[in-house]
Parts: sequence; structure tokens; C-alpha cells
Amino acid sequence: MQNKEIAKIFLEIAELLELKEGNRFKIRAYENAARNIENFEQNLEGIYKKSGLKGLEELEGVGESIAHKIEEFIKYKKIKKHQDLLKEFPKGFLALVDIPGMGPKTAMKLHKELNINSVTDLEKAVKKGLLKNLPGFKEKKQENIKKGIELKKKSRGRYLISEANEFADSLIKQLKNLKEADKIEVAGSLRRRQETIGDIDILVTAKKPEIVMDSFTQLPEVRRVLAKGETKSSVILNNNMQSDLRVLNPDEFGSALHYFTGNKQHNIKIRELAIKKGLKVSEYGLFKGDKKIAGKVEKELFDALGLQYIPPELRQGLEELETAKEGKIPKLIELSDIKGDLQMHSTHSDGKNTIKEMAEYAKNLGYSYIAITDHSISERIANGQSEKELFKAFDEIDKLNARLKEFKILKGVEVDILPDGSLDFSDDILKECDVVLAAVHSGFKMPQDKMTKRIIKALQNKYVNIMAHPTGRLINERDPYDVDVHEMLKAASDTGTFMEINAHPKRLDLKDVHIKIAKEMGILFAISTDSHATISLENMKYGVSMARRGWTTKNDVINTLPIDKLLKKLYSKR
DNA sequence: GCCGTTTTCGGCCCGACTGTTTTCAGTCG
Ligand SMILES: Nc1nc2c(ncn2[C@H]2C[C@H](O)[C@@H](COP(=O)(O)OP(=O)(O)OP(=O)(O)O)O2)c(=O)[nH]1
Ligand SMILES: [Mg+2]
Ligand SMILES: [Mg+2]
Ligand SMILES: [Zn+2]
Repeated sequence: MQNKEIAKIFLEIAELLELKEGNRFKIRAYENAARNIENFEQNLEGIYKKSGLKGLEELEGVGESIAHKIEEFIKYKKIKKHQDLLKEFPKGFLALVDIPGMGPKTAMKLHKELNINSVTDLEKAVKKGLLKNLPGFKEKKQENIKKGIELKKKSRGRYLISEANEFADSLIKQLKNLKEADKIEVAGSLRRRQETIGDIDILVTAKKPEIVMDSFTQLPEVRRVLAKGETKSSVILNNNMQSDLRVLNPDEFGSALHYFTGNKQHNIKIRELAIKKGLKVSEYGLFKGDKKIAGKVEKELFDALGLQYIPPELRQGLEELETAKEGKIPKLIELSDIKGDLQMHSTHSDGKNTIKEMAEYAKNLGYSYIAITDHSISERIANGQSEKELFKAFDEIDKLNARLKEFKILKGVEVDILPDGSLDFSDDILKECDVVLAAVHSGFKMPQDKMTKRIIKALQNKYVNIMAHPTGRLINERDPYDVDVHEMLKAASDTGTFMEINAHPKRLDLKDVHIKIAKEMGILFAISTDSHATISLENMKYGVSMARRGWTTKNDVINTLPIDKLLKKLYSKR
């Protein structure tokens, strides 16, 4: 998607202006535009072609000047201001400010004083010990820069939410052993259930913060202490992940949790709203002059600002404040609303457990149904089943269903969408299924119009109930295939096909922004784990979180329905 | 550079920690 390239350019303009000590609000304007463009779900070129500059300016953070620059990029694939700024600095210079602890001021100083043009130059200078001779520099600063370079090299980027969850649980478990720790909560992107996580943010309330700080910085998984103060510490863990801890007073819990949950843009908007009301918000509370008027719990803070409570998943710094002002934040779906799981695999294709084992595990989760959706024949690498094998599995399901009480196994299949848009099984076979999932598993590298037509053709099949992992992305591994998501959603809406929210932490597909627009189009979802083993049935929570980030309620999701209503919904397309 | 149920001009979040400084700048959350 072109938006990513455009966002990157504006971010670079911001960085370059920072090096030149430009106006910091102008810099922030470029940063804001970059972030909003990056997270925008429609292609800017499409918007421009349809609605011109005015269309672009509808985007938050995009005004006349930036809209013109977007236009420039669409026409010429580059932006002059960006090119001109780049020319003022050596190639590779921007990488310097990516080093933790190095900001624009330090980078420029080293550039001017020591002619440092790149990270390689910097490494050499550090090795020779040249930095500590500069005014304002001593041994420690040089050492920190050296460590910063090492850290940058080791850092693995962003983590899957499941990985971060595991690390966080381990840290929290140990903090819970401290009797000095009052409340302990995960905060930051992990509490917002963002699809990837940069670091682990933890909030503790305590009357004696020093003891908590000491313990945290001495945990066995801590490799390095980046900073340690009275209310805040940062460490690097053995797995190279960063963890930030804030420790505040118990009566500051609400405002502290709100601050530390973010996101940053949401915080800024909250604080701006407070200013308009003659108030001030910080992690220490909501203040009117010197008087604290809220902060014990989050709800108190929202109340005092005239806002409905905003669940963490919605705190994205977008339109959630406006919606909360109007009292229109919906009651989001919860894990306990889920009554069944509509995508999983068994030993009949590439799953590790039998149908019976999957059913029993699901029943123990409190579900009243599952669908077994093994792969179709073309999926050779995933041991796709032939028609004969499929019906053998269905016989097995009939026998199990006869014995299971208050639980039903649905006969399903995850059928491949072949490159021409036809399906891997004929309608004669599909009509024997209770639920049919269609998915793209091969031929990813197709031009957008072909891929879009391919998928739409599949959605038009009256037996296809659910489009599985609709964009095909694998987080940190594989980009989505090139499909026009809007056209796909339109087809889903026209044909009464449901969209999957795949709960696997590597997929999370559809993702939040797409879920949101699909919901606005009236599309219903199936949140499914795509499990290949019983334990993965536990991934449902990640799918529900993604659904919540897309503003969905219980009514938007078909696997919250009791079995009779679900079956009716599934058969209604035929 | 963006934005507007008090504004089309004049605001733009607020605070912690470090290293270096003798009062604060830089970086980060
Ligand atoms: N008010 C305010 N709050 C901030 C700022 N930067 C960070 N925060 C708050 C909101 C963030 O969600 C929270 C944790 O900061 P992080 O840098 O860890 O960001 P976050 O966890 O949101 O994303 P991440 O996945 O770690 O990149 O601290 C800021 O500049 N101003
Ligand atoms: Mg974080
Ligand atoms: Mg953090
Ligand atoms: Zn699949």
C-alpha cells in the first residue's frame, strides 16, 4: 500500500526538520499526518482520484500543504521538499537518530564536531574514544551511545501480542509476590491489545515505591537497567525486549493507568480537552488549579471530563473522544459472549488432534458448538482432504454428535479459492456442509484487480459462508496479498457472506481498521481461532480483542449466537 | 503545518530520568 510510503516520507520530513531545529509544532504536524496516513485503511490515491485535494484534507492532520504534497507524490512518486531536505544531509544520516538515546541534537553535534555521517562513522569514533573529549560529553555519555548502538543491533522490532503476553505474565507474577505492591496492571499497547507490541509497560501502585523499583530492576530476566528513578524505571530483558515500570500512589491509580495505557495521541487529546475546560490532566490526576478533582479510578477521570468511559482497545487517538462526548461508545463484544469456534483443523488434514479431542476441549471452554474445517484437496502441503476423506470425517462427526450432549460439531471445510476464483470442491460437495469457509492459500502474487475478482467470484458462491483470513497477512512475516479490501467487503455485504476475524496472533485478519469499516457496512463476522491443536482454541481472546478494536458488539458476531440461530444464519445464503 | 459549538490567529500535553551543568538540555514515556 502506497500510504505506507507516503507516511514514511512525512515522518522523514519531520526528522529532517528536527535536525534543522525547525518549528516543533510544524514537526509535530508532519508526525501526526504520517501516523494518520499510515493507519488509514483506504488508499490515498483512490481518495485523490475520487475527491481530489478536498478529499485528502478530510483526513485528520492533513491540511492544504500536506494534501498538495500527497498530490505531488501521486503524480511524481516523490516530494520535492523531502528530496531537498535529504540533500542537506549525508546518506544514511537519519539512521543515527534511530539509536536509542541519540536524538537530533546529539546527532548534529557529532556531525559538526567529528564529521560523523553514519552509524559506521559513529562506531569508529566511539571505539577511538573521541566523543568524550567534546564539550558536554564525558565517559558516561560515550558509554551510553555505545550501548545504544548494541541495543539497536540486537533489537528485534515489534513482538506478537501472544509473545508479549507471556513475558508480561511472568514479570507480573513476580511483582505480585511483593507485599509492598498494591495494584499491578499491564498498560501501554498490550492493554490496548494492539496487534504488535513494542515493549512491556507495567503500572504498580505502592506506598513505598523504592522497594518495588529495587525488586523490578533486580528481577532475574533483567539484563540491563536503562533508568531507575522514584516513579519510573526502564529495563532491557534477557530476550532484548524493553520493559517500563511506573510506580505511583494508590490514590493516583486511575489517572496513572490512563496515562500509561495511552496511546500517546489519545492522551494528548484528553489533555487538550482538559485545557479547554480550564483543567489539567497528568498521570497524577485531573486538576483544577492546585486542587485534584479526579484520579482514583479511570472512570472518575472520564466522568469529570464529561466523557463516557472509553475501553482501552478504543483509545487510538482517533474519533473515540468525540463519540464518548456524545455518549455513543457501544457495548463491545466480550470473550464470554462467544459460544463456539468456526475454524479449526483436525488430524483429517494438518491438525494435531482428532475431531473428538477438539470437541471435548471446546466443550470444556464452555462452548456449545465448533466447526471442523479441514483443508480441501489442493492444499497438499496441509494434507488437504479428498472428497472421499471429507465424507469419512462427516460420518465420524455424525457418530460423535449422536453421543455429545448440548454440544454440536458442525460439518465444515476450508475450501481453497483457486487462481481463477473457482473453488476446490464442487457445489455438490459444498452443499453437504453446515459451514463453508473460503480462503486463498496459494497464488498470492497477483495484481490487485485479478485478486479482487478472484475473491469476489468465490464470495458469490451461495455455499460460501465465511471468507477466512481475508487479507492473508502473516504479522512480521508476510504482507497481505494485494486485494481491494473495499471491493471485497462490498461483495461480502452484497452476497451475505461473513468475514472472518482470524484470532491467530500471527494473523489477526481482518484487522481493526478493516473490521470497523466492514461493521459500518453492516457486515457480520465470525471470530475463529483456526486452531491446529486443542491448545490454540485459547487464542479466541486475541480475536475478540481485535474485534473490540474494530468497535464491534455481540450482535456483529455470528458465533455469539445459539446453535439454532447460527445454523439459520448459515443456511440463509442458499 | 493544522485547527476552530468561545478562535481564521494563536494556540499546540505534561512529566521523569540522566548527565552535565552550577540551573538545565536532551531524550524519552
Ligand atoms: N501524555 C503522554 N503520554 C505518553 C507519551 N509517550 C508515551 N505516553 C504514554 C502513552 C503510551 O501508551 C504509554 C507507553 O508508552 P510506549 O512508548 O511504551 O508506547 P505504547 O505502549 O503505546 O506502544 P509500544 O507498543 O510500546 O510502541 O505512555 C507522551 O509523549 N505524552
Ligand atoms: Mg509500550
Ligand atoms: Mg514503554
Ligand atoms: Zn487457512
